[in-house]
Amino acid sequence: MTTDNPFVRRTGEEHELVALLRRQGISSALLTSDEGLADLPPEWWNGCAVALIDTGFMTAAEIERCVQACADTRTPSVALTPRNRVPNLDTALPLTDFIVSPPDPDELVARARRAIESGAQSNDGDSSVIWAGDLQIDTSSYEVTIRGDRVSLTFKEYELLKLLAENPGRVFSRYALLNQIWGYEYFGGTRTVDVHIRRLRSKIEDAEHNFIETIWNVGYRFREAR
Amino acid sequence: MTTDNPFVRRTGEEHELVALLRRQGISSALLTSDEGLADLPPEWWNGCAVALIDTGFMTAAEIERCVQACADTRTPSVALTPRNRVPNLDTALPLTDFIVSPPDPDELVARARRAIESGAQSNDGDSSVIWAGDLQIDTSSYEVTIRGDRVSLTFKEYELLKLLAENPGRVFSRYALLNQIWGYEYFGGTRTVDVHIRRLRSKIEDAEHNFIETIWNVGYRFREAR
DNA sequence: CGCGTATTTGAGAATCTAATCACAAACGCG
DNA sequence: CGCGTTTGTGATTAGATTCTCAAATACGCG
Repeated sequence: MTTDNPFVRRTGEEHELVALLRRQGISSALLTSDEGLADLPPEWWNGCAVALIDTGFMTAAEIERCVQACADTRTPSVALTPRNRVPNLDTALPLTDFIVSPPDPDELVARARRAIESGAQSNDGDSSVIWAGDLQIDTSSYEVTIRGDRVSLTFKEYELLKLLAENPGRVFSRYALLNQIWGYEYFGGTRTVDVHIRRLRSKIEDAEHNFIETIWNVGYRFREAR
Repeated sequence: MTTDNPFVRRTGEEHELVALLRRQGISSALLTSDEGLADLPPEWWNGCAVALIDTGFMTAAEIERCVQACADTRTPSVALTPRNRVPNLDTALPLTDFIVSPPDPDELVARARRAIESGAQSNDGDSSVIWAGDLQIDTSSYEVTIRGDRVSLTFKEYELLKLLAENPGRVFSRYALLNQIWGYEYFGGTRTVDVHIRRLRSKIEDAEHNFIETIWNVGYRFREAR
């Protein structure tokens, strides 16, 4: 991560941590305050694989703003917490991990790696990109790619795919799909769902890759990642 | 968690950890080896909100087996790792968290809480899994696995199994099964039930594992867990 | 043991569901 | 408005599931 962001205050010890991670090939940023956090351009977060949040001199509210900013930008976050403040950690915070400060270097590296790893595979957060096997669904740009190739889907096809892929393994009845995608007041036959599923399948599946499973008498579900 | 499982070896220090968590309202188990792990009945895991894995005297393969067993049963897992072995932690393992041993009590409690919390939300809401002996019935995905292997059931077979497994020990007459699964207005012979029971049995039972018992002149029941 | 009755088993027919097709209606856009 | 695209619907087909029947086997009991 670049180290010249004005709002990131550093002490000698803190800077060492970012350097330590960089030596391990991990780009990171160290947040010691929530000042100016909201003004950071979205690109800034792209260069930052994991954010360290030094909570030592922050209030609970400040910590929360930092954690929330990380979550909003889908950046994994690891809090540096003094030992005596560990019991105060709020489990409801969308914090990826924490570490007792001052941190042991090996442990920090391990936690940073795990934090990045977990973010990559976790689907359930409100990340704007859903990964589902070979499929990549970018919910901010409405773009779907399959092994790198763009697939052009219609609106309904996209909605269907998104709903199913967001809940891999879960079975949706045709009625449930009608409710979720067409709306409660919709009053059409369930064949409609079949047809859309079929058109969706014809665009994203082939002989050796199938994503959507049919559960007889029940509905459809997105194949669970193995 | 009960503390009399034979395969769970404890030292004084280890036992303290389980007790510590219990005092915080957290039921846990401490695994110090992978011996007998595969033989644990599925119900055993239900009483265990989080598993501590003391990796101190385990090989990498043993650790992996423990972690995998936890993942298979959807039990969050926290590894107790000596400081000098932290860099060896495999990020690919489905481990929920780790902590440097010997652990600080506050930190352990915090990590256990977070581990349980994270597991809870990944389950999206309702724990929809019925455990019945070696059988696992996931009602949200309509999936049945038997000792880890997926079994493909038809709708009626699934309904039958679910009804029986939800009420282990209770005997259902053929008439009752017809009412519950086929509906009140169904007007077919009771032989139909037999045939479905038979197909279900052929899919989930073998010589040494039988789940469904025939009660002569009455009906069928799911064998009660040992 | 032997008999009557209940259950299991096998195989094919009957039924039902989902996939597919073809076309019409609705929509978006220049 | 005219055209191309998307969406909805009924009819048809393919295929999976379910049902039925009859023979074989197992059980309970005198």
